[in-house]
Amino acid sequence: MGRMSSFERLRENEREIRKELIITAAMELFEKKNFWDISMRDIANTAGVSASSLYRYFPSRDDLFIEALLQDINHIEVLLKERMVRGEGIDALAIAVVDYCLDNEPTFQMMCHFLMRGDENPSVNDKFSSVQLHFLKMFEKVVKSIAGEDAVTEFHIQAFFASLSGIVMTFRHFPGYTDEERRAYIHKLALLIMREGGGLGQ
Amino acid sequence: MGRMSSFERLRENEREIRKELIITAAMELFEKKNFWDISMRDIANTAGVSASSLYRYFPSRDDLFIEALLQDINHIEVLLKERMVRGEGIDALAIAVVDYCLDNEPTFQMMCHFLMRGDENPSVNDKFSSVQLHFLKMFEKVVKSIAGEDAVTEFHIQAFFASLSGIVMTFRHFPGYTDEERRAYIHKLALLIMREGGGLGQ
DNA sequence: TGTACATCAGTGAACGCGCGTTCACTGATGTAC
DNA sequence: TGTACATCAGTGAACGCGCGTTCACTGATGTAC
Repeated sequence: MGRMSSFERLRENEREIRKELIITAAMELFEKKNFWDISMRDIANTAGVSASSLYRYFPSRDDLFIEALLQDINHIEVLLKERMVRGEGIDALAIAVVDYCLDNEPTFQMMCHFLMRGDENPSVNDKFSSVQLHFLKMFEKVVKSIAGEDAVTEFHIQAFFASLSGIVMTFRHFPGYTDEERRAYIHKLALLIMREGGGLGQ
Repeated sequence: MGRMSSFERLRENEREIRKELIITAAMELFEKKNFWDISMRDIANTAGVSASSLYRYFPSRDDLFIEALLQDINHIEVLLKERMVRGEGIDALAIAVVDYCLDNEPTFQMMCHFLMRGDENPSVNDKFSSVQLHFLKMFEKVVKSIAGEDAVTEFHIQAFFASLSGIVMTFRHFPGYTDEERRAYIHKLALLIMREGGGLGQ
């Protein structure tokens, strides 16, 4: 029994590793394609398996990408914690978030995709919801470690992150600028929101 | 020549009316379906014409929806100007924007769709860009008529609108709340951003 | 040690679908002379 | 008034595509006795 379960554990580990490989393949594709243009066949080819194999590991495309999103959250967590250690302030954090979204367009597209689609498959919705909550918790932890435990509420932090997302979404392709100008402009907008809000308070 | 061109003008008018009819059909569908689930055939059926006829009026699906978006902007302009006349403040404007997005989900999805897709057909991109600029100008006018001509810059207004969009996007399907609770929560977030920003200023 | 059986990763081929779009054609209306 | 021609809205049928997903099957590995 002890031996059996350790065999099972081994097999389970291998399974996890293969899942990981598939997700890695999907994320490699993020460097070449839009989120929406990545097909199951693309991922399979990149991972070096057949498309039907993917379904041994993920019940659907959405499930696969939700796990990829989880990975991305780990990436951003590491990246933000680096910034934190270097002792930069909350402004730098806002810039870091914005830059991450700009530099990882497919990730951002993926996030928006799941945020927009509150319909259809309930199991997918549930999974995404828990990923979203996980992300916000992580983000809260990072902010509090910078601004101090009591400097700020969960509520503020949610508003903070959501606003940054909106700014990125709205100005990511704003016409009439070069990429660098656009990035600088988005940075300015982000800092404005961080510091003064709309500046329109009554 | 005078007569000929007046005939042409007449025909052109009729054409415009028929385009209008098609767009109206598309917007009727917004009450029943997701933006992404509305096909050209759906629109044609609702308008009472064949799918191929749509291509007499719009070069592509995206072109059609961009014109629908323009219509929606007119709707929201009227709606905001009403609020303005009733002498409500900038807070009420923020709430109005949020509510419009929540109550017209397909419109919001459509906006996000075009914001996210900065690729592919350049003619569509150009059209969308000009619609986006048009919208922001309109919004600026409304805000200035409330807050005063010099109270606020274009820059502030853009940050204002983009943040609201982000808040709606992020919390539109936030789990664990009823619809009304979610709406109230989004209102609170919107007002927070309007008044204090992230509250995290250095 | 050998044999029968269970498990499961992996696969190629196909399913089934619905989409946006094009094409060749009809028929109505107006124009030229 | 009549005839030949141009214009254009509208259409049914089809194109061509690629997608997510399923299915029946193979072959390797481990288990039971």
